[in-house]
Amino acid sequence: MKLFDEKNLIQQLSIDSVIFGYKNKELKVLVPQLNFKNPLFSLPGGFILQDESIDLAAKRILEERTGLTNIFLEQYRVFGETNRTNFDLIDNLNDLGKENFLGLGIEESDITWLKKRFVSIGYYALVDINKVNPKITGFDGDINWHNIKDLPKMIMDHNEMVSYALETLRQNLDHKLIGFNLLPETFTMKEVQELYEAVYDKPLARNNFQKKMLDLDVLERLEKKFTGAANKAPYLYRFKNDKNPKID
Amino acid sequence: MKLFDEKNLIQQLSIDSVIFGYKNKELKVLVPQLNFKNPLFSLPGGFILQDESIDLAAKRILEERTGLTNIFLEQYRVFGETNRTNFDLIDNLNDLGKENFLGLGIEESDITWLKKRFVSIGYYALVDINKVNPKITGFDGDINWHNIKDLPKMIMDHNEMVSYALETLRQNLDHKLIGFNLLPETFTMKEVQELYEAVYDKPLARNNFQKKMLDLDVLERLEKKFTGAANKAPYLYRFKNDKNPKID
DNA sequence: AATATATTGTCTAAAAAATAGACAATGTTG
DNA sequence: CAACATTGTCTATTTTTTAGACAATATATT
Repeated sequence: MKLFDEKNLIQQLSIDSVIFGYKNKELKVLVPQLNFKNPLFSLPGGFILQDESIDLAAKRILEERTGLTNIFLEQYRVFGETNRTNFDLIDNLNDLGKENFLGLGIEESDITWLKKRFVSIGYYALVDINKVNPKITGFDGDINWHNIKDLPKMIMDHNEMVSYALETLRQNLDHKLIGFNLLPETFTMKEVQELYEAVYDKPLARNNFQKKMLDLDVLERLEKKFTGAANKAPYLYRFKNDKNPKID
Repeated sequence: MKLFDEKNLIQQLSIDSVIFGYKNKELKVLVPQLNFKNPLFSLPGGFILQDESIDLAAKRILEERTGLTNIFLEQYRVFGETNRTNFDLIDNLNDLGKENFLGLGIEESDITWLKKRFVSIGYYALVDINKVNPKITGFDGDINWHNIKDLPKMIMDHNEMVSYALETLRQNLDHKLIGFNLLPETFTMKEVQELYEAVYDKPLARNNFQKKMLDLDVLERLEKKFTGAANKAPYLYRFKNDKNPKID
């Protein structure tokens, strides 16, 4: 069976997603690793079916890796330099020897497909990291969360794709209120602030941050959270569901 | 000769550009008209050569219509619904009768090419309308500036593409200082304000607008402009060249 | 049981920015 | 040379942002 059937897929056009998660006060990105002689890192990506919108394709690709539906997902930029080819991947496949990659279910026609130049539509997703159980699919040997400040060198321009995604996230975090997609259902104000600090990579003033958040009128105050710490217990908050932008 | 040679072009991927101009206090868009039995309006667009980056392709397509190099041009969104096909165009070609469109230099293979679903990368451009001499190319029967508030119904989702482009322009006008690309070399403060009012479609306070603009420290004050009107002559200003973003 | 400590929630003062109102300057007309 | 329309700028007011302060409180310590 052909992996890449040009009859069913749009050629030379791909989707790559920067999946953001948040844990331990650090912004993270989900990065699969392709297991060849030299491990290759690559953003989770895929191709677009002929009868599938690009948004649905991005959603499908995301579901394959995270098991999640209902995630915040938005295109942010197209990457279309002429040097965007899968030469890294091909080199490694060739290293395997033809008989071996044929064994993996890869055909000559797949190599031809991959050899072409690709234009890639960049999407970024925001997920509650606790809800994700990363799945290994396709060529993946492994898949892991990496701190955004310590990403491995990835294939092609994927590191640059992350930079642009982060820039977009920073621009949208404030006025589109999308950050709560990175948090669990309930959270303390401090946790929200730490998330913002992780995204912007700079400290924020606690008193004014709290005021600004409450003034937005998007948070619902719940019961207190008793952590056992020797101090006043913080309130838990929930993002008002009806304020949640663009999730379907 | 084939018009659309799949060997040299990326298939099912196109570029469409919203070319903004400004005149008579109105924001305008350059729209070609395809001359068939029923005139069809369509954004200026084209395809991407195999050895050409998407930015260069957009630039080339723009140069073909406007004769301008050195224009502000930026991608803003990808449109990829499954119903994005050239059925309008095909219908009209078929109406011509096969022998006639063969006469136009269009081959059967071109029809096959056009029939497929297309993903389109939207670019928007800002030009000095006085410098543009719109050129008729390809299928165009005519090409004209249309007031953005009074655009004709265009093919596919091109009207929606303009809406998104305008939204992007509005978001970027203020903090990226790109508006001056729509004005001639020199201009009065009132002209800048009228441009801003045209883009945002709302009046702005004169005194505070002037202060804000001058505080930006991007304008150079030149000599006065004596119009012959019975009032104080306004100064001319020039946008400081070294502040101009992203033009090459 | 009283005190100490760390953190939270909120208030107020100060600074900065945005908005609104006012007026002098000036190029032309009558 | 007065009348007029528009421009450039200033000041007052309001709103927003930032910084500083302090009371409330959950637990640990004594």
